[in-house]
Amino acid sequence: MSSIPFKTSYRVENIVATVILEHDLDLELIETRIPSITYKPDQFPGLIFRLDKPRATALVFKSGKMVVTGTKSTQQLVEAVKKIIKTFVKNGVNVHGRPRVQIQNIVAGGDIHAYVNLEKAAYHLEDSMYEPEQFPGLIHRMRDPRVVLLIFSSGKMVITGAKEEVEVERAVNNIARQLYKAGCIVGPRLGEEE
Amino acid sequence: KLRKWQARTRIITSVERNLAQAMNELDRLSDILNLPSYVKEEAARIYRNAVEKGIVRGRSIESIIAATIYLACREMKVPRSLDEITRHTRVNRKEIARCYRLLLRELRIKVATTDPVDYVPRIVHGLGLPGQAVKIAIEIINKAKEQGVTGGKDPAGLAAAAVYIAAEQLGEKRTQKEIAHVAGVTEVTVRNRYKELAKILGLEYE
DNA sequence: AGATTACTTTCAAAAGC
DNA sequence: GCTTTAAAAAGTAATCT
Repeated sequence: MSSIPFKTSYRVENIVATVILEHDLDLELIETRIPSITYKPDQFPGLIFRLDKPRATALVFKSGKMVVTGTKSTQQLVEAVKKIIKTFVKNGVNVHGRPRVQIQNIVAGGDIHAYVNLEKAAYHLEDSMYEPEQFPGLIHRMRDPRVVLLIFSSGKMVITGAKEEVEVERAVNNIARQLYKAGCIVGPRLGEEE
Repeated sequence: KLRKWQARTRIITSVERNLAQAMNELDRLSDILNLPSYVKEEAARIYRNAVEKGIVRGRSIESIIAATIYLACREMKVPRSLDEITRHTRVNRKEIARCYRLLLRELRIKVATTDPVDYVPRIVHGLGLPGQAVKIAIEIINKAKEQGVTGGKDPAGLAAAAVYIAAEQLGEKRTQKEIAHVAGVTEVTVRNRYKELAKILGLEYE
């Protein structure tokens, strides 16, 4: 019934997750045993560890908690965590117990494949802000799901604040329907159509 | 009881002191920016409102006053960019922008986006161009709006390019550098907007 | 005039100032 | 609030050829 006359799509670009180990870590030891690590306690309490294969970056704290960023899927995230711990162990930094991994934020790119009248959208969407003098995108705080979207006139967007991938998909379809109903869709984008 | 009375007096005087300081800053910035009195009064009204709602806590008076002035200018459609206001304060643009968003959210105010048209008169006069240029530039901007090519673009850049074309059509060409300077954007931006406008206007440029 | 690089906006967590 | 990480969108900007 209220099917929208254009397709929508999205792609996860970055996942931020916390990893909790069951014991403390000796950051000084890790720094001396593993090369290419950045650790400046004066600047930031965590040490920065970069992985190549699954491209990811981890912030490691002495409490045994870490923040892993840069992966694009749960599979990559799990792979990265395993590799980080394996690297620690191989270099004489013992790690015991099973790590608790939790996704904290998902950043994704979205697209409704149609141009958007941001001026009009800013008027119809609650909790939105459009200030072209400061930023080209319209910033919208969606309540359900609870995410923030940066919407551009090209119809492309950025969705952030989600903890599950399904929220990203719902957010894109939600905004597409809202923009369509409010008459903010200008037309299909270059060579694309329903 | 005497103690309580003294505490209240201290609070009252601190609020008054803050307000007096804020009004001094408002006077200073208003003069430098040559703001009409009604904009200054609106800014003062917004500031008092913000103080009542407790929005000013922890933030510098200078940042809040600057944000208040920017908001008043937006409401009254007096073209003053955030950079222009920031230039005369000691705080950075990022902080003022943050206070501006805070004012919009907490006072639940909706402000229309800046119309590029509002920047035209100032640019035209700043270049000493004939008044006729204003009308031409505005027509160009309105055509651009109809064509839907203004989304996400800086209003000042659009206005600058429109005035550039208007001057050209009046046989009073100005360099993109001059236009960029009075409009507060870079030559690159004027050039980029110019190309788009020329295209939708069906203009040929060699 | 390009081309590059970089900065604007959004989000969340970590430990500590 | 700040510090550090990563990532996308599109616009603007600074710098170099």
